[in-house]
Amino acid sequence: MFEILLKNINTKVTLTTDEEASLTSFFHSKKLRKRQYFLQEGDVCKHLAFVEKGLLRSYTIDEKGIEHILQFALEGWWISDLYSFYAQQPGTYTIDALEDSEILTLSLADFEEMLLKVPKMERYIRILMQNNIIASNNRVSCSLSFTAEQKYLKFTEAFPDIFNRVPQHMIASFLGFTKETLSRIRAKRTS
Amino acid sequence: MFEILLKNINTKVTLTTDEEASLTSFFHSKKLRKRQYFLQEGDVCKHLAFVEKGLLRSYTIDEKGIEHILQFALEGWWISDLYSFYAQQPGTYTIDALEDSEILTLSLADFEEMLLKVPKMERYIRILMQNNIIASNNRVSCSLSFTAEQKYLKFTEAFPDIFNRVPQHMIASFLGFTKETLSRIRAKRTS
DNA sequence: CGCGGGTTTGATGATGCTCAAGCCCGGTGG
DNA sequence: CCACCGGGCTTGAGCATCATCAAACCCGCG
Repeated sequence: MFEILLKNINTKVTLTTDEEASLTSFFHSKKLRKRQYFLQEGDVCKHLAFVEKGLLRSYTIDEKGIEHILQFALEGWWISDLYSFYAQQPGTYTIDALEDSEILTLSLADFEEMLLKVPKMERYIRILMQNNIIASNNRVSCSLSFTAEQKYLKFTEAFPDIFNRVPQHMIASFLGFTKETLSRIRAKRTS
Repeated sequence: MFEILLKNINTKVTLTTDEEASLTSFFHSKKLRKRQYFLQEGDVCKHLAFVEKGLLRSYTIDEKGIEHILQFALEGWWISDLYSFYAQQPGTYTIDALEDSEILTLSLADFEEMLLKVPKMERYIRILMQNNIIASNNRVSCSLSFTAEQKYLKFTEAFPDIFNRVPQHMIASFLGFTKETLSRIRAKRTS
């Protein structure tokens, strides 16, 4: 139930078995069916989610009703609406499952208590955030300087595991163009 | 010399005067002239920079020689190439001063020692990173769903202080379009 | 006065979007 | 076993947005 989580944490800090036991006591396991919401736009994000199994995504919906995917999260990734979570205010993102999934959830109160009980987790969280920021910067940078085709190529190289489990139109949505454009890019490349 | 830094830190955690003294001992002050580089593409980012006075920017240069601005940093902001800094590997960003500036620099070794000596800084850094991630997500989300005009409007509202100190063509670069497009947006709105 | 950085304007063109139709394929139910 | 349905992908025609390139303008400063 906690294999992936503990493996993930132990790549960044080293926990004793006591600490592991203490830590896991804060999490709650939850199963999600494909298409099930974890968080809906306008709700307060009560929990962080760590994906033990399956695949989730976060996205916004614009005034035309079009979805814009902010993040995919597969095994070993965290996902949530961070603003909504820390502020405990209604958020703007929707999160749902793209496959039947199993997640570990952590409330804000438990999150803070966990940091007090297992201070090493401060460091783990910081490293996680560092990497997140670096990846975000990289994404912004690519969105500023790449063409649609370059973005697509980079994505397939950087995230083959996501690429193989997600419908094309969602990859287009993540990269910031339409499914038709993506289809034409693919057609051009295989000819 | 450390007013802005300490004020900034104390909005997030509460330091004793001893801790303040310990903390500031790790920083080095440095003056930068307008147009002076703090970091050049391909160099290893040896220091984080905290802006006490002035205004810096980070950007990449694409194969056509066009600059794409990732970040502006004015008084009270941090700036660096995080990947390059933590990995101590050559980076892809260039950082320079847009005005005569005064910054406080912190090396990786000092950064880590500071976290050991003043553990409260772990929390400060974590809060900083949280906010950074939230802002990054917001920026990605806008870049996916907004038109050029919407991006411009949102920027002027969110960052009037930057807007008033930076040439228009750099705002265009930050937002992901050309100075000509920005000029036309402005012309349309004032008519 | 002339120079340089910044901004504007116009003509033209490329990139990617919209809308609509059709196809492919796996799943479901008769 | 076949018919149908729905999700996903493709294709085409026309269009909107924004980029490009070139020229001119503006203005503060040496």
